[in-house]
Amino acid sequence: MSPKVTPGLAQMQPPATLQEALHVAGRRLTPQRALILSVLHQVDGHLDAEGIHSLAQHHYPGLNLATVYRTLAVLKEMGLVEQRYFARDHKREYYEAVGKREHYHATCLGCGKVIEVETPRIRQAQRELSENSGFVFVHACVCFEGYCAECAQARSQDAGEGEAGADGA
Amino acid sequence: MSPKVTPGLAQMQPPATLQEALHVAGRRLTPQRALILSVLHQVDGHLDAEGIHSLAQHHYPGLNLATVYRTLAVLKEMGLVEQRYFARDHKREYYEAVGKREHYHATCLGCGKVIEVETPRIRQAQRELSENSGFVFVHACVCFEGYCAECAQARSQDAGEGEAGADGA
DNA sequence: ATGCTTGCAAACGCTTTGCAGTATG
DNA sequence: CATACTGCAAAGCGTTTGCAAGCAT
Repeated sequence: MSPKVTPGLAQMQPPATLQEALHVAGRRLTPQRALILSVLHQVDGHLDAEGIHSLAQHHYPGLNLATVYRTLAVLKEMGLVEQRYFARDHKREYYEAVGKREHYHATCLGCGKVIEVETPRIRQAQRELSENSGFVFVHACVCFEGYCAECAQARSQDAGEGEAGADGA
Repeated sequence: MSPKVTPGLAQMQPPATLQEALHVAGRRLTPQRALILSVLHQVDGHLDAEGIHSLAQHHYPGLNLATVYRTLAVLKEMGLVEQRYFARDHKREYYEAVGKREHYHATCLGCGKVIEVETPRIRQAQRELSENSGFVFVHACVCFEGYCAECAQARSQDAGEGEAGADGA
């Protein structure tokens, strides 16, 4: 690793915990790993590998996309990061640091915004299904699609005005 | 189209409805399209493009995978077919003819089996969330992962015997 | 000093697309 | 007969991997 790391990177994340967690897993703490995790913690939003990569590059220009992917795999395996999918198009993987309350995501088909939603119904569904089928649930991938309040309103107005087919499917 | 079509293909699907539906959409009925839809109806299971392709090739050896993809896109757009994802690994798209009752899927991490589950909780969640957020839900992608009754039992037995780490996590 | 990590670039797997010939309505 | 559709092959896209050099411990 030759490119200079911006000062301040060192204190960005590692509360010594990461160091330790990695060590237990037989892995090493590197500036890249610390940085990537810190980016995920700072931007509490939802980033894909490329988003993480470009944000992280502000601090660490030499960072390679492959390293981002590999680091995400490690952090995921260690349970520090979760991988999610948004919207119907699941081509792209998104990542999110763990620690927040259980939540799911809803993507607005109008503005693309992703909002987080909380509901106990998914768990409830799993509990109920488990009871009468014996299936043991480990994970649920849930992503909602629709229109946020604003876009929904805008659309209903458009529909009223144009009347010719402003609506798209 | 030169390869011979197996006799019987003609009657396989087109209840004249497909023909009509396609026509309305400004499209044409081709043996490929009829076949692909019929495959999806016959195998009520869950197929990816390649699965559809190889099944369909029994009847139509010349069928090209690209045609399968294009046809699926058309049928999806016409609302005759739904595209789904299974398990956490969403690399691959699966397709399913519409018409069945609303259901979701649970993939067994042990044997790979995909079972269909019905639950009103997803709808309920959407209804509730919609009420207090104004979000208008259009679609929900839900896929469960876990262990089917059999695999779950097998795993718990293994865990009891080995005791050294038969569990994989 | 040991070997886990990184950067680079090539490979991968699934899906999409450009093009010229073909068949449908 | 116009043109939507197909087969073929190549491109696309996000993600993964082999390899040699480079760090962390």
